[in-house]
Amino acid sequence: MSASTKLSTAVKALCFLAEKFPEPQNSTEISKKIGVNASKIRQIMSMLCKHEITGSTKGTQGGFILRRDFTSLTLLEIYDALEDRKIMEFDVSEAAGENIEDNKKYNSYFNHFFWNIQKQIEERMKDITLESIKDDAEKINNIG
Amino acid sequence: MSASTKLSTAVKALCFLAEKFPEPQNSTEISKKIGVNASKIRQIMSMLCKHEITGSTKGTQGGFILRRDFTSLTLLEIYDALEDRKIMEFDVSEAAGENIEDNKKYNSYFNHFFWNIQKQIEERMKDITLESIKDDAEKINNIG
DNA sequence: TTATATGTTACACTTACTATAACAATGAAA
DNA sequence: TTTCATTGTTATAGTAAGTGTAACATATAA
Repeated sequence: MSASTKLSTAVKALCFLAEKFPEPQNSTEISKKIGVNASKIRQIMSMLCKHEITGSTKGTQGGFILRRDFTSLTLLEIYDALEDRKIMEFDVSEAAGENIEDNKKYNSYFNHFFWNIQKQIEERMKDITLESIKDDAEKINNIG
Repeated sequence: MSASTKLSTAVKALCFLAEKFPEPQNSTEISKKIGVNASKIRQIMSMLCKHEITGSTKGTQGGFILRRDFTSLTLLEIYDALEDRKIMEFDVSEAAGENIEDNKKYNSYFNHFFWNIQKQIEERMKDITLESIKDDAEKINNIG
């Protein structure tokens, strides 16, 4: 599952938990709601739990519950919880060839360029809350 | 070869052609210089030729030559020549599940979000010329 | 006409992704 | 304290994508 799909899946699941709060929802229920395999849901939720975005209880009547405020939880926090790797998978080939020193310079340049973009995206994600996503999702859908 | 690797490979090759201008350089020579397989070089150069960024001549003493001004050719033009797919490979899973209408809304939201980022990156690439890359590559390398 | 290039396609190999299954570990409830 | 639903984690089988290289038809300068 790509970083971006994971992110959108997590958001869908979290919005579902917010709706049902404080009633815990198990992986099977979330799975049915958003159409993603229950095992995958558990993998994603497990990461969110480690970052205390969600909590979990096992056994009968158990499941996942939102532990953070719907209005202040940001997209960046969700993203950070899910990924070690970056949302933009940029790589620059190993420097090689006769011109190895110059090639290293160009690689540095592009790594720098892509790193800047990455930071810029993260900066934007800081200002997006779960609540704003829910609101905007309604609006954007009307546009197309 | 990922979009970002292709882009940096193309830039390295174009800078090499600029250095040697107006003497054509064949794929074997470019390959040796930047350490990328000659066949792959031909694939990349072929796309640049179609967009008239480079020209090619076949036969003895043939090779590739830069057809555009080093100071005005932009990163966006190079990128556009290379890729149909986008530099950011974002996907959002198919809407499914009981909540299919809501899921579609969230997918639209994320597609919109990622599309905006894509546009922003392209906007930045518009202002970057081959010349500025060469200059900045020197500077950035000194920083680290 | 020959030698040398490009341009394109194909192929084998590896790596990554995907979706699901399996099951141990846990803890709430009776 | 036993039961059993649930999480959390690992494994697996199948598919898709990426990688690097080779092969060869096509073109053209000399």
